[in-house]
Amino acid sequence: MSYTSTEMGSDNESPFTDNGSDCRSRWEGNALKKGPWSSAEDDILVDYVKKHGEGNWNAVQKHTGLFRCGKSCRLRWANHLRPNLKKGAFSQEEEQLIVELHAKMGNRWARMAAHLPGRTDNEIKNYWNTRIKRRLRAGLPLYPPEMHVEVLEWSPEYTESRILGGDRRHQDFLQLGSCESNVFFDSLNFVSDMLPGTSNLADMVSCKTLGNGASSPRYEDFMPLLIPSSKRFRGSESLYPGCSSTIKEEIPSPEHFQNTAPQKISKTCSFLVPCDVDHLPYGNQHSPVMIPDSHTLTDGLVPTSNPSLGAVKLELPSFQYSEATFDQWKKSASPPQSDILDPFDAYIQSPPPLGREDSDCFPNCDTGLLDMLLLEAKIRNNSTNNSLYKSCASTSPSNVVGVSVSQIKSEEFDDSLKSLVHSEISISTQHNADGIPPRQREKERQPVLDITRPDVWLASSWLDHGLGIGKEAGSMSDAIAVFLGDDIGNDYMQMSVGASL
DNA sequence: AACTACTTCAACCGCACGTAC
DNA sequence: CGTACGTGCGGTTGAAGTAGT
Repeated sequence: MSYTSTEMGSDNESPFTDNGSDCRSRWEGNALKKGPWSSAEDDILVDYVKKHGEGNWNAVQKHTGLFRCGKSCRLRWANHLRPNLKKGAFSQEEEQLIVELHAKMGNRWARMAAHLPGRTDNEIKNYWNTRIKRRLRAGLPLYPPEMHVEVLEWSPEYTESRILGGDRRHQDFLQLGSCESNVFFDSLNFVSDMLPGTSNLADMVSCKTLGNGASSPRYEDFMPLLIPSSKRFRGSESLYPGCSSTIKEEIPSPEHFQNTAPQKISKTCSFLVPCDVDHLPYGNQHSPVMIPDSHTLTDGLVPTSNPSLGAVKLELPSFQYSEATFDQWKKSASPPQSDILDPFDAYIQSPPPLGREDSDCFPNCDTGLLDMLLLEAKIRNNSTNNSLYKSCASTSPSNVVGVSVSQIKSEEFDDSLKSLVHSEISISTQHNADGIPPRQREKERQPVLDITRPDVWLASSWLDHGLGIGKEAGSMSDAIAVFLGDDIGNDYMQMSVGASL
């Protein structure tokens, strides 16, 4: 966009450069202005709203002669002109509330704004995108342990949100089930979409370019930030206080990462964010610590000599636990359960143990994504009476989560995927009959297997495996290899082996 | 002082939903 | 039932401001 004018009425632009299709479609011979609003325009808009009330924004231009489209008027009014708007910095209480709400709702800024009188969704969004992210980049925990998670109740709304919540992309994923033969590749696409910083996995597979992919511009994103921009390196010392100074000097090539031991990578790669709990302001090593730039809770048990690995991209969907859920986690080693909560979801949602010595629940939580997906599918296949989950809760969790992809035939995997998709479709259909308006339902529902959540990814050992700090480096590699086929699979396996050496 | 890089935030953009016709 | 319109939401952009060199 171009802010070429700040004076009303001047610099009328072509209607076809104005703000958005809606505005463009309403072009009737008057150029609609865009860019910053002048005080004169503000006065006109305020006057209009006083006379006619809010709404019917597209009539503003007709009634006032204001060269702004309705969309722009609504935004200006909502964000700057409407009464009772709070201006200025957020208070500590507001900041805390934003963090809490974000932990529950994710990037649902408008809903968050409803909890912050006088604040707009845009304000909250900007706040989050700047101050919070800056905090994360500095390696500070996003959700301080002293956060009063009990402030917000385990309300029906949040319960429903937690259970049914989701976003459009989740639904897109479910819809993929209609094309079963492509379910895996579509799932890869889906996963690529949901794992910021990765490129299209299915494209990678189909193009059989994994070996060279990292050096291909098309797949640079697959190794995000491996070729850091100068901007990213600027100030990297302060951003990543634990990083060696070599971070500025060793800009590795993609090939470097294919052949470099993870320990080396950890020293040279800018997206690896040291998380030295000894230096965290919330120094409780057993307190939840966000992996910087993600919403992922770690258990805070980050060896000081072994930097934790931060997420790759800043903007990630939130994990959407209720506050009460989170609170229960703090009190109990096992995840809170409900009759409605899916057993596997409960597993997925469960944060790492607050202290490994304290936890006998799912100690094998570093199993990979595909393992989890497989497990989910298997649970679906056998879940008419939740027997597996019950056994999961009563027996060694490792018996359940330790399923290695390499132990499962590909056709079995395919069947499991189909089963999973069908199960989800069934659930979706069920929700259609519950009387919830489609839009609300769309906003509220969440697939039970939320493999899209970065915390799930990051909690899995996938990244760990890829970077060689995992314990069970076999299963994910096996799985990828199986589905990539011989050529790419071998390439992938070589990469994997190389990374784990 | 000049330049560069980074941050902030107002505004835009595209999409989706609800409603009226 | 299909289409157009009005609205709201979340993501993105880029000018202006700020900080560092």
